[in-house]
Amino acid sequence: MMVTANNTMDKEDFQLGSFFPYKVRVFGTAVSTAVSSVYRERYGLSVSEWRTMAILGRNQALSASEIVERSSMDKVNVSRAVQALRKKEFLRRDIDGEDRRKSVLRLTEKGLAVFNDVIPLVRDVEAALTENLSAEEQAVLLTLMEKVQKNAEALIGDMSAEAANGS
Amino acid sequence: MMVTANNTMDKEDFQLGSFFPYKVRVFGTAVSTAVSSVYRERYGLSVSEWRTMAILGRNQALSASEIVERSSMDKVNVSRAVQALRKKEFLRRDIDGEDRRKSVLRLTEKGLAVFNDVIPLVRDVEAALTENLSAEEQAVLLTLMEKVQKNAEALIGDMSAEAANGS
DNA sequence: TCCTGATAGTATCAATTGCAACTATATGTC
DNA sequence: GACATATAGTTGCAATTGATACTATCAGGA
Repeated sequence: MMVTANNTMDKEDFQLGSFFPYKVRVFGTAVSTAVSSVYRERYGLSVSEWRTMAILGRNQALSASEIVERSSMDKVNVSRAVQALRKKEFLRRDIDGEDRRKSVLRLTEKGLAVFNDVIPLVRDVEAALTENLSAEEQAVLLTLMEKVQKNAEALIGDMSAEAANGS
Repeated sequence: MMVTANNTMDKEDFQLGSFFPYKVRVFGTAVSTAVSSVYRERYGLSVSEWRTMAILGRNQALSASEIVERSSMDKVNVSRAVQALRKKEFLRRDIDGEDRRKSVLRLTEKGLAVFNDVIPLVRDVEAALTENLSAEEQAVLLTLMEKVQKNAEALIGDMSAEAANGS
């Protein structure tokens, strides 16, 4: 589906404040700020670092690319998060004996302690974010977000395809 | 409402993929990327620049701080967007005769042409994002996003208040 | 007038992110 | 074994963003 200029109505009164993608961005920023403040203020963790820790969690030993698959971060992001977490001694990196390109990443004792500390805090924020929504409303919200997200991903795919073949 | 660690359930199986704020972020990134690609690829506009242009739109002459009020950007962001748009000659800045601290910003002919060009394209993307949602679903989505956003903003306010008084 | 405090906007520096190029290791084919 | 190709991860550079501090102008008294 090509993006062409079909939509000509209301050209005269475009209002940013009622533009759907704008609202999504403002919404996302607010939610994101509320949560990331928790782990940033307490432990100086960036979003990438938090995500990396969250995926490793307890008992998991994963390679960087496995983290990429599960985190919707790219490999550069993960690589840098791993570096930062190693410097903080929250994470240990070994080399895979079978395939020496691969790393084997796991939280250290110290990292695990932080993780255990942070989890209930972020869960509290998560709960507070949706406290005045019924269970059904929460489910509806997630469903609708997923639908829109799929549409967005399809559009992005189309655009990069068009860019690639030069049309 | 203080953020303390009340939520201790399910400590053992935290899954990033089902963590609400994570989902919101992935959703927001997808939507944002889909829209911003349009104006970035065609005119090299950043989000801040696009927002600034969208608020000025046709016929509007506003000061930088009026743009701040309407765009959920901070003044640094707006200042930089204005600089970039002036360099591209999409925007003209005059000084307010009454109050020489204030700028009077408006789109140039060139900027207006770009604006007229972009508006139908972003509207198409907006429409495509929600094409498989009924009108009611769209309304519900917006309402629920707003509720969550208000919760998030309240949390952020609480946190900075606590940070300020050191508790 | 002079002083104080507020407001408008800019400049500076550090942290974050994205993109592209690069190194190292592994795999498959001849 | 040697070459071509793919995969794992890192590094470097440029663009974006955020927080703080700074300059210029205004407004309200003493």
